Amino acid sequence: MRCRHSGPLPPLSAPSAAPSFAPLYLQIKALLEKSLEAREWRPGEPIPSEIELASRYQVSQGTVRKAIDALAADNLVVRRQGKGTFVATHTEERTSLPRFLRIRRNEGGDVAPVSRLLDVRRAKAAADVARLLGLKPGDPVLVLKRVLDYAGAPVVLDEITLPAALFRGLTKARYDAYRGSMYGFFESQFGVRMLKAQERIRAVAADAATAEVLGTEVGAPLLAVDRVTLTYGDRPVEVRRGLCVTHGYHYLNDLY
Amino acid sequence: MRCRHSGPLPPLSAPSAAPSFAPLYLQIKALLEKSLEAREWRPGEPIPSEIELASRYQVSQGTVRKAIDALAADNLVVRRQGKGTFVATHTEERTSLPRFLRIRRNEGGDVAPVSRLLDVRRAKAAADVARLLGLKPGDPVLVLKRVLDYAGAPVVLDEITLPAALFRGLTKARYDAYRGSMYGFFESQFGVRMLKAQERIRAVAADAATAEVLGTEVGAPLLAVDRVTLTYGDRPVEVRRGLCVTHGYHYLNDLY
DNA sequence: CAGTGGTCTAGACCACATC
DNA sequence: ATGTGGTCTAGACCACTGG
Repeated sequence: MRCRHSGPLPPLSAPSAAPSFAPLYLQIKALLEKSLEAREWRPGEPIPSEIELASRYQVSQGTVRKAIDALAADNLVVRRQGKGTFVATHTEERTSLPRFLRIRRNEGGDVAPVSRLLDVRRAKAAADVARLLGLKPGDPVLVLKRVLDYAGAPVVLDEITLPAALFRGLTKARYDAYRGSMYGFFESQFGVRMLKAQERIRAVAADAATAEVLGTEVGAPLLAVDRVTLTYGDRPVEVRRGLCVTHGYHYLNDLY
Repeated sequence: MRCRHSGPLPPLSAPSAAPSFAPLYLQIKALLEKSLEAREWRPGEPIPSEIELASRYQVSQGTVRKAIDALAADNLVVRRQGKGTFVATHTEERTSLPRFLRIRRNEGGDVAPVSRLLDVRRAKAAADVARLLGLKPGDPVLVLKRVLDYAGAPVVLDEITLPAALFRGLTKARYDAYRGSMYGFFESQFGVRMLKAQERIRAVAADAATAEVLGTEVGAPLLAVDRVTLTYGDRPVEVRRGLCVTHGYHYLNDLY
């Protein structure tokens, strides 16, 4: 169908987003990623069928398949046999647990926690947050405070910092009106998709304000979870610190 | 080459370890897993080439490839282009960081910590440990205490519980004579391969004994990391509790 | 029924490693 | 030169979904 691998071929006809000498399926993957980022298909919607994509990019279905497999492995896309391949979304997480939530009850019976937004305020980015978010110190940010209640009891206190430029019009009222996970809110209301994150976990002693909110004693040991969340192109779009009571709860992690 | 998918075919000629109606490549994968478990090829050694396996199992090379891809995704095997596919091993971890070690320095420059074994003693499994290890309460276990020194300073205090039956002849002297990671030691000396693990993380206050070893104050917040480690067939073979100073260090986790 | 993703095959060729 | 894994194709058929 195409003359291939006779030299590191000019990747397809159009200039590609991928390194020019990458395998074809990775070039296709990069093109699809660009389309996802450009919201050519929206979260929850199906992308075109493998056959259609194969003809669009003038490659075999098997190559498209490998590209989509790679996207699925990255959780950018979800395959559903007989139905199609769908853009991954955070907006369907009301039924199950949010994908990035690692806090569990010690005794089984996992129920999704309830999120209570305490406060939204504007601020200027401090040096450390600015660096993490790729902003300049003093750039405007939004700072959200929220509590996660498990079975009615407060377990996590989050302080979430967002670049104000990406979340224009975010107010407490608007969040309270939304039904679903916070990342579903970000995705559907502001078009910001959280794709992956890195967390650094430490143990700290509760200060007075935190102890008050979480109903613990001052000085009680808490988990401090510092998260940086990335969107397309590994651009950081959220910095968050969670303080977590681990009396009856824990942070779950799988190694393999 | 073979009549395939005309009914849920009798899986290959020999009875398979896999559910009989699984896709062929998963049946092949299960067979390969059985061979790995049976130590037909040893850690670090190459498994037979795709072509040879294809002829051995009477399937196409592409099917063997999918099976091996799945094994590689599970970290049971490592592919090396031009050389072959090798049984994954913990014994080459002296150069880099042990695969299951998530504790990092806050400031870059990751150096592998030094492991100091404090103590090995025999004991009878308590009820909770017995349950986690699939033993009966009172069954013999080994309990190891060890410290991880980062740059000369103690950071992690581990208490490691092992089924005595699987680690006959484990002594402090023998460990001290071994060069390499602890899992490399288990793998090469006792033939026990740690394949995956699940960790539950909590924040606790340092007790006197721990504070002494880690050089912190009594009551200082520590990370408590409870790990259950599994070998083939998801059989648990290690239970471990790590207590970790997070002053200058943290537990790193990637979400995606 | 038609359309989708999932499996399997067979064969060609490429890239890398080793001798 | 040979052998390994890696990529790509083309086509057949299966399994699931929905009209």
